[in-house]
Amino acid sequence: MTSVPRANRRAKPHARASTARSRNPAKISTRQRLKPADREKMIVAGAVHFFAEVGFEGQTRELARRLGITQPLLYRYFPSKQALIERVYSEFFVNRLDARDEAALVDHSAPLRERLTRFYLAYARRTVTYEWVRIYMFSGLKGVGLNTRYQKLLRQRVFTPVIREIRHDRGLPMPPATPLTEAEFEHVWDLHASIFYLGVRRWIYGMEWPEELETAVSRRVAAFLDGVPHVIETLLLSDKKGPTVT
Amino acid sequence: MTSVPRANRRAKPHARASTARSRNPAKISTRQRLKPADREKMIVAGAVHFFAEVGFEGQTRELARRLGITQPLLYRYFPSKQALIERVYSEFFVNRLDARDEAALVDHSAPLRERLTRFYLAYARRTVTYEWVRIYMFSGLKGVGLNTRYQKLLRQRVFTPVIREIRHDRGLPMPPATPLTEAEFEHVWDLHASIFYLGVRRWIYGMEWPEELETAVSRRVAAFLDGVPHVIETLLLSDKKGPTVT
DNA sequence: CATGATAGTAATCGCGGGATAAACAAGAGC
DNA sequence: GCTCTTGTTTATCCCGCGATTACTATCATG
Repeated sequence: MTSVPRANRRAKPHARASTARSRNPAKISTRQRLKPADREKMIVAGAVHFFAEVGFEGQTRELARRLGITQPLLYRYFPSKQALIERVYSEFFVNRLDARDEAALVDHSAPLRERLTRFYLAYARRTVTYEWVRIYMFSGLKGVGLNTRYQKLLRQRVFTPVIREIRHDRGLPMPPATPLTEAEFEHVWDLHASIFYLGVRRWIYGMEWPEELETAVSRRVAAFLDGVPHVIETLLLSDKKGPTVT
Repeated sequence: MTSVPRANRRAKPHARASTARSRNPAKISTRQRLKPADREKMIVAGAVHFFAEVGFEGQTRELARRLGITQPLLYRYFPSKQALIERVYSEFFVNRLDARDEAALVDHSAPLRERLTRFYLAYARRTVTYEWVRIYMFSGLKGVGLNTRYQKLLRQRVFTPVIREIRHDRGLPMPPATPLTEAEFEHVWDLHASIFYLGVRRWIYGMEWPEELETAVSRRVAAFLDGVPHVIETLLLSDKKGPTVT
């Protein structure tokens, strides 16, 4: 029992009795040969879903199994697991903000409430998804810089226009003469949070959707607008808090 | 080079040249002997913080290192890592809801807004913390039943009283004659989310606190109340949505 | 219909990490 | 102080998982 040599485990390479095909007749399509570009897309899509589900500690073997490929094949397309994760991150920013939605937001031909509702409904449809919400949260918990980066984008391309539209709608003074205040940003944050949190409840806490997405968004936009006068009051009365540049 | 026996790695047990003390003179207090109860508390507290920081995949060796103890000692107090994690979960519900705060919420001697602000400020102070927010999110992502369980508690002991107080405050009909509606619950959810999300921004996204907690909470309570008439409108006008029991 | 290029697989390595066993040492009781 | 109990450490096991290597099979091209 003692002193059994354990080194050189690779003693008899490929000494299998028969081909994989004959050994496992249940396996139908033995080997799917795809064009590299297609295979890569398939892997990335699978990885996005997989890591969204189990987190980035998810194992490459399990990912491969779900993709119906062998684990080493992943390493033909990505030099390391980390590289694959980076690729998943990089998928993150594509198609989240649509220039047309942003344009529609500032199109004064429709009433503000309608514009806001439409915008956030479109945004929610693209963003409040299983994969987005979970990966966003995973990445935040892991301390990757993703969130910070995304929130800068959000502040510039969503929050700021929204506040400007409200100012405009109410005939209030505009920046740079009267800079946007933190109170206004916070109020928009709450709108944003109330919608994003729908996704957290659904995709992280595992609750059911409480209501139709359209109903949910329009109610939240309404509540947001109801709260606006209060914020404006703060804005006009006191400039105690240092105003912020856009 | 080949055929080096690797089995029986436990060949020479405890063949160290000298005592740990003499080998590592930098280590001051060689061995802290504590009463089991104290040691256990120490481990649990450390584990809560540790797992909140790195998630439940965090390694027992690293946890032990931070606690200043050796890794096997953990196994004297907990049979497995999983058992320790369960213990961390069980710490979760203690001291989150304070009966006195709940009592104060329904004490009609103070105006509603003040009561709500006080209640949520106290709640936020106890709940919107590094450890709570992160462990809550980790456990949600992992699919543990924690969140569901907590939210049932929340619905019963916070959301329902809040809605009832609002009904009472406005002289509206009460349940069971007029049951609480999903729209009302959703509105409270948004208040809750707007406050909890402060913690998400701070402790998950790594942002700075946007404002003093008291300011933040009182603004959000104000916005919540501003939105109430809208919800009540929905309540009184249409009973399309099936009403819900408490 | 052979052949060269390469998509894909089987087998395996090495180490990191949960878990265990044996040795050790700090106090309590005598 | 001696000894027994038990809190704590040292040394080690062994499996799981990222990564690598060598082989196999598919398909485009002539």
